[in-house]
Amino acid sequence: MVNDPAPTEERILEAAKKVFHARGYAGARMQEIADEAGVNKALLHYYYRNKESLFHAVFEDAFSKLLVKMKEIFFSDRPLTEKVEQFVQYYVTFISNNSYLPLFVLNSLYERPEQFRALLERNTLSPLSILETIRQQVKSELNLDIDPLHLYINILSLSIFPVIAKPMIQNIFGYSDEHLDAFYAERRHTVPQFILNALKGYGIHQSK
Amino acid sequence: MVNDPAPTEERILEAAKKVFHARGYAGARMQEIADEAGVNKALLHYYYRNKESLFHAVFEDAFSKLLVKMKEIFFSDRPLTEKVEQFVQYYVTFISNNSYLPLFVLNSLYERPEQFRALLERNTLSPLSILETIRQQVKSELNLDIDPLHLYINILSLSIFPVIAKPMIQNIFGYSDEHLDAFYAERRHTVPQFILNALKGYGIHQSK
DNA sequence: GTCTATATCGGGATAGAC
DNA sequence: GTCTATCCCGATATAGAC
Repeated sequence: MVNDPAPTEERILEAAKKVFHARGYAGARMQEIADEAGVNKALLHYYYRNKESLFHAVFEDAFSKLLVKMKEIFFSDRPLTEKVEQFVQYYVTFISNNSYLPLFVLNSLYERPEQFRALLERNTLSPLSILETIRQQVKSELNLDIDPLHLYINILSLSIFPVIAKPMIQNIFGYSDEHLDAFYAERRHTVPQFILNALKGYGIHQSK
Repeated sequence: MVNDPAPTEERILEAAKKVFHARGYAGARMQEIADEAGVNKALLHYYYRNKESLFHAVFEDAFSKLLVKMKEIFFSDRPLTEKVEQFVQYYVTFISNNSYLPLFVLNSLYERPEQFRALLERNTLSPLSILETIRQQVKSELNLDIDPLHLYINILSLSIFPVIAKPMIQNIFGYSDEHLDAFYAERRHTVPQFILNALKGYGIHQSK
């Protein structure tokens, strides 16, 4: 049934996501996670051995959420220009609805890279081959003098950074949440336009 | 003299920067800061009342470092295209040499926005007027159909994100530190080229 | 101004009853 | 599986000698 109350283990994981995403590893409190899940602290240790392994589950979930759609889009058989449009539209929306995810992942990788070697190695092949896919399409479809790695990182930057910089933009420009959401909605088309315009520029003018 | 041993208060602040930048507020330990500064824990409280106010000093320093050069460049009387080039070149270099700064500032704003209201208000005017400067130059020099806020955020995204994503890029592509540094060095010219190419594209093709 | 010693508290983890 | 009670360490902060 749709409305089964979530089983305890799952409720704990959901609560842990919320708290870890908002506070990071060191800032998160097992007590707060327990309260959020509506259970006792001891239960967290029953299901997840300790804070570290609970965190690990949360990170794995976040990281794969960020990767899975990226792969799906870039491994489709659309032309590169369509992929760019699709990717930006999907990612800006998804991330602004889950605005803690990317910063959480970045911080985790800074603070505990060793922790995730195994996980990353399991996933390593795909981003590399995303890059290879882009390389081929740049050559075959566009025939432009642009480094595919720079292009790839540019696409990610333009999609992700404005969302993780949300509190900064909000504070500096005094934007309300609604303002910001409208801004992100605009970006779903201004960013692909910006990128495709740039690509056009490479066609006309070779790199110096 | 150049080689005066730094006075205690300053040594503490420097140590605090190092530790807070690397570990964030919750992850930082007063003991580690004391060790790093070569003094006793109690001295931290003598100079800075508590952890919170020490952190505040560190944040203020980081935040202003990120703003001051931005203002300097955007308030000069160069043409916009030159400003873009100057800004990217300066910022990519500066940030990759101080790679903890931007993430530290972003995290601080997420975790404790109320903490910095006053500080932000003191600085608020400038980024707004940076935006106004860009708006005028887009109109008078380029006469393009591009929203200056989007352009501004794009410039920041392309300059800052690749640096804060360093551990992710490094893990995913297996890049060494030297590899990455070379990549950032390339970006000092590929990014301005990308942006200027995009601007050229707006001239040719009106927004749909 | 700088140190040692200590108070105090909070948080992760475990024992054990139900 | 879930709870209460408790252990125990580590961390901020302060007292007070030098």
